[in-house]
Amino acid sequence: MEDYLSQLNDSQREAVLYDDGPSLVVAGAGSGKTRVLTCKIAHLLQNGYQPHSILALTFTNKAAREMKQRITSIIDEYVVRYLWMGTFHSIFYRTLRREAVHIGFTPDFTIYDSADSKNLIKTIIKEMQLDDKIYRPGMVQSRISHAKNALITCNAYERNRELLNYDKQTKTPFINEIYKRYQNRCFTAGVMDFDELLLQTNILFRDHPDVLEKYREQFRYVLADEYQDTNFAQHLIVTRLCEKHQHVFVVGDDAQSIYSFRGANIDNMLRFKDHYPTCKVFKLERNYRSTQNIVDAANSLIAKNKEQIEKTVYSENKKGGKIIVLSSYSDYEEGYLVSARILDMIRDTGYSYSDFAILYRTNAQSRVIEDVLRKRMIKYKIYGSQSFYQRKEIKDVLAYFRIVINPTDEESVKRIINYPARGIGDTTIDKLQNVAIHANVNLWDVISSPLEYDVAINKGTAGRLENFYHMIKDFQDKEKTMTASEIAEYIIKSSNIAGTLIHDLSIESISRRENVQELLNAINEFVVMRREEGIENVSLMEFLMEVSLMTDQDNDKEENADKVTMMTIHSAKGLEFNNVFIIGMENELFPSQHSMGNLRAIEEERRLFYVALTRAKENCIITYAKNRYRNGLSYKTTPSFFIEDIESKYLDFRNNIELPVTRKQLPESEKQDSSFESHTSARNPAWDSDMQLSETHRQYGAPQRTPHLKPLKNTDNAANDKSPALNGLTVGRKVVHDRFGEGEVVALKGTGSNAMATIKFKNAGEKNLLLKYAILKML
DNA sequence: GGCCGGGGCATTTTT
DNA sequence: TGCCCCGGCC
Repeated sequence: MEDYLSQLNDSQREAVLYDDGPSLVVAGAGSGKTRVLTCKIAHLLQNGYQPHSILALTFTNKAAREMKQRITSIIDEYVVRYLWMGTFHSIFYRTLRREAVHIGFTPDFTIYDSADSKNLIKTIIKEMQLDDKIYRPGMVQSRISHAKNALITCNAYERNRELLNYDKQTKTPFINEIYKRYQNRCFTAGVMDFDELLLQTNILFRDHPDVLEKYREQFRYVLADEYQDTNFAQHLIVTRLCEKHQHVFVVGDDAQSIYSFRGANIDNMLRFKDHYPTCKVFKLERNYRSTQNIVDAANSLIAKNKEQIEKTVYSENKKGGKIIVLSSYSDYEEGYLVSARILDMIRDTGYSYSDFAILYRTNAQSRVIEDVLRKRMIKYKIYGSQSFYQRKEIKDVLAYFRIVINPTDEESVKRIINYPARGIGDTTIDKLQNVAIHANVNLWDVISSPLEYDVAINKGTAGRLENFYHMIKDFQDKEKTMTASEIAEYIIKSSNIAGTLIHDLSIESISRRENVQELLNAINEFVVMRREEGIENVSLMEFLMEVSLMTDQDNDKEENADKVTMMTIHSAKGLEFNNVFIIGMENELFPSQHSMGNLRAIEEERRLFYVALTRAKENCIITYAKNRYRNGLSYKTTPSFFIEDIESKYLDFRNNIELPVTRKQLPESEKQDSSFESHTSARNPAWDSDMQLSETHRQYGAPQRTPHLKPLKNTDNAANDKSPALNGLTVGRKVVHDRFGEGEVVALKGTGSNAMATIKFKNAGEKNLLLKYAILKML
């Protein structure tokens, strides 16, 4: 097959053919970036690169799978099989297992998913007798995760003034201690969380130049997809691997970077050129997906963002209709509006349900819409609910698997030591755990010889513990000689999981049974597949490896029936639909209240809106409600200022009497407490530094804020039309801010919703404030 | 050990 | 409003 090049446009082809050093492909929405990546790999394969010398990194298993499939249509499947293509996590899990000895692990370490690690954090917070209202496990988890993503180990954390100060300021000084204990517990349990995989990979490469050299030798070409979503740990891995040969090819769209809250750092892409001076930048600017109007509208929106790589996305598709803006009285009415429109369009133009997607900022918004769609008998499917591998019954079974491979995996032990019920209750577990902590051994050590550790348990409990121990031992013995599917079936039967599920006659139990069965099927399939690849005895470990990093939402199955798709905008990234509804376009909802006042956060929200718009191929309809239930209370809302960020010539305010109300018209009461610094100050990117980086300001800098919405009373806000302070501001003006105190305006920039002032405060230093939200009194 | 009800709480989530 | 967690009760 040679004609793959002919399917490309000029800029795509240029990127594929260029083979002379670092390449950055800036791929606008819908510009065929996957095509470029797959063709690039095919091209490399055809030009002498061995498949095992190509490393291609993606963010999702789905992306890796699809890419492999597409390459297979160009190149022989047998060759494609040996490509190193997968997610960052799965590739380096494999690597770390192989190199485990260098990092003090054994190759059979297992993986804590986020729920496991959250549980462990919860346990530690309890053990330290900290208030979990202050040390909210989710918050602690995200702090630890951000630290790891920035390659700050718990020891480095301890030495990091900035972080410690931040923790002090936020009245959570023990984060570092929790982090330490957490690491210690993970280490003795022989487990890693997701972030740890990348952190350890970096440690491995840093401390073992010979190992790094080996992989540098092997991977002659490194490619990475969705580069705007990489965090520092991932970026550094890529950097290290291609430092010598400089054969690095990264693809991404800075305008679609929407995961900074998970540690993704858009600078990895924005500053790629600084890091590779010889880097060649390719821009894919032709959008093949959407109508001209949609592309132009999206462009006019994203132009409001400051930091971005310059590019002009254009479409040569038909012009298409304007983006329709609809308003409704309430969130409920919004649902009716959407469903009515769907039915109209189906009637008028012959669309079917599957041509529609309803996108929203938060999952909570789906409920109202669901209600209405159900009433109107419109079929729909919701994405992003619990994924298969997060279901309780599946996690239970996998916990057994994990223990068989790695009995020190504490979260798994705790999960199933009493499931199915075998009379080992919380009290016993607590006792065992305490003993383990004090003796500084693993829970499993105590379980295997409770007498030795002098656990205060009665005979009966001791006996039950012993049975449990022998059961696991038995599984471990059998595992050595059985294939993954045999041992899986054996475990499910003799642990009595099967019995328990059959016994229970509730409806949920039936679906649980089906899910467990489905897992068994998946194992069988996996074993068969591997056999076809010539691997005779597929072990449980291999299946676990595959599945531990699989949170894939492959809910597609035969659910491909004709249904309207509902999902958050985040999960819609990468997808496309003929007709897209973006609902809930209101200030404080979209952009989210959490982003208000923080320019960087607002820009990310704007990119999110950009992603939403560019999902649409033909029609895009945005809606907002004037009143919305949130957290059980009704609130008056205002249309999102993002709507105004789109040039009005691309919009069609259908049956709206008034134009969107701007922030100016908000009652004064709702403007309280809504200003704080934005984080636009130049960060020292951790590009050049090694593990010790202080890129923490941005990661940790976002202040926590309380929602400032006020419940709706019988307010009539006509009288409150006070314009905010931005008009009278000039450089040199003295102002007072209620949190930062007195200061002087040193610079003004931006216009409209982006207008900002740099203010030098006497006590709080220099801050950039978004004038829209800053409450400033002039002196 | 399992069930019920009150209280507190609420972004986004590729691995 | 709905979910989750915890404490109290059987």
